Amino acid sequence: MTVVTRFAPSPTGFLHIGGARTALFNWLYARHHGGKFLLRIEDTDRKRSTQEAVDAIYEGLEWLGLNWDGDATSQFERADRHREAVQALLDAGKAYRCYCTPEELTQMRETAKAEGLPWKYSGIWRDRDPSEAPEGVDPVIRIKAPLDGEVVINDLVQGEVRVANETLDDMVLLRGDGSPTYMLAVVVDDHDMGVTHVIRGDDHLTNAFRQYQLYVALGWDVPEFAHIPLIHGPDGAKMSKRHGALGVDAYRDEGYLPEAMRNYLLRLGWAHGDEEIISTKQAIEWFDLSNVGRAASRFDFAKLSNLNGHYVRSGDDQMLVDAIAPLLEETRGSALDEAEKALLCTAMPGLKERAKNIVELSDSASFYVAKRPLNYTEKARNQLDEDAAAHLRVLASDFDQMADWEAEKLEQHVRDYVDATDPAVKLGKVAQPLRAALSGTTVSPPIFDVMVILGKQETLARINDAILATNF
RNA sequence: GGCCCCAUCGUCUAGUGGCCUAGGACGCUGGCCUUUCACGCCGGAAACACGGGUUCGAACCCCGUUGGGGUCACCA
Repeated sequence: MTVVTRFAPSPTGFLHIGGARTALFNWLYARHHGGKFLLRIEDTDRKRSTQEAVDAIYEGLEWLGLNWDGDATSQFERADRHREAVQALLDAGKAYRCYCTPEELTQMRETAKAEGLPWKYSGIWRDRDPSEAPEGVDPVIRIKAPLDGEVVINDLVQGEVRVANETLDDMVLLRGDGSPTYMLAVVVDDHDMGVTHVIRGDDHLTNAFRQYQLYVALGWDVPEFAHIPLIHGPDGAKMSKRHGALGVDAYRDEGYLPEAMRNYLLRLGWAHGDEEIISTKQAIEWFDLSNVGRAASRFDFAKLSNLNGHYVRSGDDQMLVDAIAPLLEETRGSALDEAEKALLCTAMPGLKERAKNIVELSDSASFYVAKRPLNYTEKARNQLDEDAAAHLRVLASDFDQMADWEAEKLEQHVRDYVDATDPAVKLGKVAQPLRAALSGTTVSPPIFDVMVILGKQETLARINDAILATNF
């Protein structure tokens, strides 16, 4: 049997982090088994569904690199098919029309609550004759669920879970206006799409029992279920927009790399021994539902950040240049030319070692393509004192005479200069002003590497700018 | 509240009855490296929620307690 999984988000405006992990697990499971990973948009609630929201889901998945097979299915467009399934149930006497109005139901619920009784639809229309139907009420269709016995689900993550049928009531399948409910639509769609494994958030576990009853009523095979635990915020409470439940686009904007997100999300709730750094290829090979934990986990930005740093450090130079280019152009206000991009690519090995995300990488790279004269940070300006000016003047003229513009030679020269200067000065006493002059900051890649990447002409020009700026 | 699920360092986790005086990672922390900042390296503090069983033996099995979470719509 070919494995078919699906990700079925409702278009709420963005692909949030929990959904992203659910999608990842479904994707990994399908890829691991050489099966299919399908996408279905649960857009039956027309009020909350917009094309922008659907596009946000597409973009989120694409950014994460979770490619789905075939075209995405729109649940809304399948309403006729959903009604057809209900008609079959009606014909078979497994569903019935209920003429209770929403107001009556609300009333019943409140009464039950007031008396401290558990609420459950009584099923009063279950066996009532249609001739007793009141005038002017559009009935809903409810399933005629079993009254006794129990539903047992062998969940691939949660294990055996069972619930007594008597605690479940006759759920609504078709609303008064004839539109299908979520419970109905999911079952019909999963069946029609040939879904073999329903992998979704823990919050759907109780839905699984009712859906099980529907599968049975429809005479269909019940798919395997795997309810994965939810992701909580750093404080242990349910994820909210305040802490983490952002759209994946927000993570992208904050400089996280898709491979880092995949790796982090994978390790949240799943493990393969002590492995921490797991490539996507390796993940596909190793992924298994039996290794998914059963407890909810908290979202930890520090760990994500650390992982992201790893992927930035080991990232391809050109890929990283492409990633920071838009940010650099944005802050500088002008486009980067090919020479500048090439320069950044050469500088990348020294840059990526020091950044833990794309935004930082962009910031730290900006001095390479900044226009002279540089703007100095306060700390950099403090480096450019009278002593510094003196050193820079000497070094500028020395550098001007140097034939070989190589890092080792430059470093050796500066070290010799430091040693020869009396009273003894530390290398840092000269290197920091140099760094300030060349980068405008006090933090940069090794300064002699910077000189080489910048080139002799630009280096000398920036040093002279700095000497002028010192006013000494 | 009813029903359901869960419970190992601060966090993510390894652990499936003896290999556990509980391992790894992030974070925290002491040190080394060093032209800055990182990276890297060496070291440290830090957990089996509690109480009963079962067993020669329990982090692992059972029961209870406590604590957390989910769900109870003509939303999805």
